[in-house]
Amino acid sequence: MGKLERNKKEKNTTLLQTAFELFTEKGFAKTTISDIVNRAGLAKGTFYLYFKDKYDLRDQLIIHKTGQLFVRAHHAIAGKEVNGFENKMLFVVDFIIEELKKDKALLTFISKNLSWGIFKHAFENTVTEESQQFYAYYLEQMKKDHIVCKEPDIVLFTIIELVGSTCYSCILYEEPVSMEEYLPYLHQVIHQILAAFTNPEN
Amino acid sequence: MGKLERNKKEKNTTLLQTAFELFTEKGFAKTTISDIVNRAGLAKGTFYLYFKDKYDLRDQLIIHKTGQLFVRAHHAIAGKEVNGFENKMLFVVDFIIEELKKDKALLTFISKNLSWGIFKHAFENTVTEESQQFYAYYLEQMKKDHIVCKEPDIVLFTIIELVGSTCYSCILYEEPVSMEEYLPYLHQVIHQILAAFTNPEN
Amino acid sequence: MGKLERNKKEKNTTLLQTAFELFTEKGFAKTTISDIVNRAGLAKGTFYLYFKDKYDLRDQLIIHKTGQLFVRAHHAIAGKEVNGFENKMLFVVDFIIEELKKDKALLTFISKNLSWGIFKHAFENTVTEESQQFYAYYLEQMKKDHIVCKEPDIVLFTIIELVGSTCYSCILYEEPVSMEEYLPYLHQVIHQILAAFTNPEN
Amino acid sequence: MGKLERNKKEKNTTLLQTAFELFTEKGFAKTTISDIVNRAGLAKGTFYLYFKDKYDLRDQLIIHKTGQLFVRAHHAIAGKEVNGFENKMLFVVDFIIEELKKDKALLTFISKNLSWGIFKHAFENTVTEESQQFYAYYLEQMKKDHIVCKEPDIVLFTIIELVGSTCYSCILYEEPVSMEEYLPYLHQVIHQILAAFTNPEN
DNA sequence: CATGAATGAGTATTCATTCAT
DNA sequence: CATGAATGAATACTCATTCAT
Repeated sequence: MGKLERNKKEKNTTLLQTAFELFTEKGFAKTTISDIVNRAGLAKGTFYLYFKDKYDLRDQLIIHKTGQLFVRAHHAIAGKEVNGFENKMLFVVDFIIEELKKDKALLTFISKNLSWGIFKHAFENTVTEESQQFYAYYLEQMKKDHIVCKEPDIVLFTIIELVGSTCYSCILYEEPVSMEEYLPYLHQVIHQILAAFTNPEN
Repeated sequence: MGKLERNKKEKNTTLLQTAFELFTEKGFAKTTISDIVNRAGLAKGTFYLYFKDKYDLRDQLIIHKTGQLFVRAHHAIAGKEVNGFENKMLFVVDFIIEELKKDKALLTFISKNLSWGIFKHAFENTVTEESQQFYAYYLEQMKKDHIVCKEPDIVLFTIIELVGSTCYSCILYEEPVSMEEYLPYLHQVIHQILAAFTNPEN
Repeated sequence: MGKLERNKKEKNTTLLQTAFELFTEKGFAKTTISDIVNRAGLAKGTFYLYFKDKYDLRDQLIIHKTGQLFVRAHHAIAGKEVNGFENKMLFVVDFIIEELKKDKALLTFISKNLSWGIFKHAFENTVTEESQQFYAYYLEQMKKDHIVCKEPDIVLFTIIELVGSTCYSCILYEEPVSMEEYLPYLHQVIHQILAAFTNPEN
Repeated sequence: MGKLERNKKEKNTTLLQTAFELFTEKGFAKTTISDIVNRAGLAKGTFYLYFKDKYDLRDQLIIHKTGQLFVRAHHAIAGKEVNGFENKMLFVVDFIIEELKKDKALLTFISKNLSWGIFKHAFENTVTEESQQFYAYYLEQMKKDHIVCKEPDIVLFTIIELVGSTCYSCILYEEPVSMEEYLPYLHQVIHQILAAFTNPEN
C-alpha cells in the first residue's frame, strides 16, 4: 500500500470515526456534513470523494460498528475456556450486553440494528467479512459439541433479535426492568430456545 | 361536546390520518409539513396548533397506530372462543402478524417500535388507554386460567420484543426466512417461554 | 363612567402595562401580540379592539411613559422650594436622571425617544396633556423669575435632546463616563445654555 | 490579495451597499434577506457566509456609514484653510449637517446612532479605524492651537450627542424649527461648551 | 363586547452538492 | 487529489389579523 493509498484509507477512517462521534453526540438527523468535515479537519468536497451521501456513511458505519462488536466477542471467547455450546452462546451474549452497557452511545447508534441484518448484508459487502467469521465459528462450535440443529440460522436469528431488542429497552430505559434484573430471564429463554431446537447427538 | 370541540377533534384526526398516509407513501423524512396540510386541506399554521413539530406528530402517530393494533387484536379475540391462556396468546400474536402482513406500510412505519414502550408510556398519555385495556385483559386471562406468574410484565415484554423484531425481518425482508416459515418456530419459542415462567396452579 | 366604560379603560391599561413589561423583558421586536394577550389574560381578538397594531401600542406607550416621567418631575418640584429658574431646570433634569438610573428598563424602552417628540405630538393626542402641563409650568416659571427668552422652545428643545442622549450613553453604557462623573459637566452646559439664551430682566 | 480574496471582499461590499439601498427605500423591518440577495444578484445562502443575520448586517452598516461620514468630514477640512480650533469644530459640524440634509435617507438610517458609540466600538472593530483618524485629528488640532482641555472626550461626546439628536429632529421633522433656523443656536451652544471646558494656553 | 381557532402569506435559515481553482 | 466558496431549492416555523360563535 503506497503512501497515497494509505493517506486515503486514513481520511476514510477519520471521516467514519468523526461521524460516529457526532452521531452519538447529536444524533444522525442533527449532524450535518459540515459538522463532520469541520471536526475532521477536511474540506467539504472531500467528503464526497469517500461517501455518496450521509446515508451511505451511516450504513457503512452501522455495519462497521456491529461487525466490530462481533469481532470483539469472538476474540474474547477465543481466549477463554468455555465448556459446551450453550455456555459459549451465553458467554457471547453476556459479552455483547456488557459492551453495550459500557457504551450506551454505541447502543443508541446501532439501536435496533443489532439484528440479523448484519449477516444478511454479508454477501453484498466485504466489510462484514468479520461477522462471517463469527457465523462460521457458531456453526463450527455446534458441530464440535455434536449438536444437531436443522435450522441453525433460525436459532441464531431468534437469539440475536431477542437480545438486540431487549438490550435496547432494558439498558437504555430500564424498562420494564434493568438489564441486571432481566439477565437471568434472558438466559433462561435462550436455554429454552436451544433446548427446543437443538439436540445433542445420541 | 360542543361543535367547536368536535371540530377540533376532527382536525386532529384528519392531520394524523393524512400524515400517516404520506409517511407510508414517501417516508417520514421526505414528507413535509406542507405536504400534510395541503392534502388535509388545512392551513400551515393550523398544524402547529395541534402538534409541536413533525416529530411530535410522528410520536403521537406511532403510539396511536400501535394502540389501535392492540385494540383490534383485543376485539378479535373477544368474539372468539379460544381455550386456555397459551392459545389466547398465540391467537393474539397470529392476529397481529396477519395484520402486519396485510399492511406492510404500517409495519414499516411502526418499524421496531412495536415494543414495550407502548405500555411504558401508558401513564404519561391517555392515548394508550386502549393498550392498557389489552394489558388488563392479559392479566385477567392469566388469573382466569389459574396461571401463576411471578413476573407477568417480563413475560409479556419478552414476547412482544421477540414478535416485534422478528416480524420486521421476516415479513419485510424475508430474512432469514419468510414469516410463514418462521411462524412454527415463533410459536414454539412462545410456548417455551410460557412453560418456563408460568405454572398452571395445582 | 359606567361599569362597562370602566371595564374598557381597565383592559386598555392592562394591555399597556403588560406590553411594557414584555417590551422591557424581551424587546419590542421579540414580543408578540400573543405574548401580550396571554400574560394579560385576554383573548387575541380583544387586542384589536384597543389598538390598531403593535406599533400603535408602542407609540402610545412611549408617549404615555415619557409623559408620566414629566408628570412625576412636575409633582416633585411642586412640593419643593427651589429658588430661581435655573435651579428649577437643574432640579427637573436631576430628577429625571435619577428616575432613569433607577429604572434602566424604562430608559432602554424610551431609549432615544426622550426628546422633543413628546411635545410635538401634543397637538395630535390628548394623552400628552400631562406633558403640556409641564411645558406650561416651564413658561410660567420663566415669567415668574422675569427671564426674557426669545425662543423658549429652542432652549427647552436643546436641553431635552442633550439630556436624553447623554443619559442613554452614560447610564446604560457608562460611555464615555458614568452619569455620576458626567453630571457636573451636564450642569455646566445647561448653565451655559441658559446664560446664552436668556436674560434676567433688568 | 488573490483573486478569490478580492472576490469575497467585493461580495461583502455589494451586500452592504444593496442592503443600504433597500433599508433606506423600504425601511429595515420591511426589507427581507430575499430582497437583498435578489437585488445583489447573489444566492440566499451566500448572505449567510458574510453575515450572521439581518441585525448583524445592520450593525455593520451603521458603523460603516457613520465611519464614512467622519472620514468625509476629515477629508473636507484637510483641504481647507480654517483658523482656530473652534472654527474647525464648527466646520466639521456644518459639514456633517450638510451631508445629512442632502441625504435624509442616510440620516433616517443612522438615526440616533450618530453618537459616541462609533468611537466606543473602535477598539473592538477595525471597521472604525477611519473614525479613529478623526478622533486623532481632533486631539491633534487641540494641541496645535494650544488648547488645554482636561477632558477632551467629554467635550467631544457632548457635542456629538447634541448634534446627532438635534439633526434628527430639525432636519427630518423640522421640529421645533428647521435646521437652518436652529443652526445659529447650535453654533452658539458649541461655542459655549468650548468656552467652558477649554482654555487657550497662556 | 369578547373570544380564540383558523389562516396562510411571509421569512429566516439550512445544508447537500457542485465546481472553479 | 483537495479545497471551500457559492449555490438555491427546500423547509420549518411565525404571527398579525380575521371572523364565526
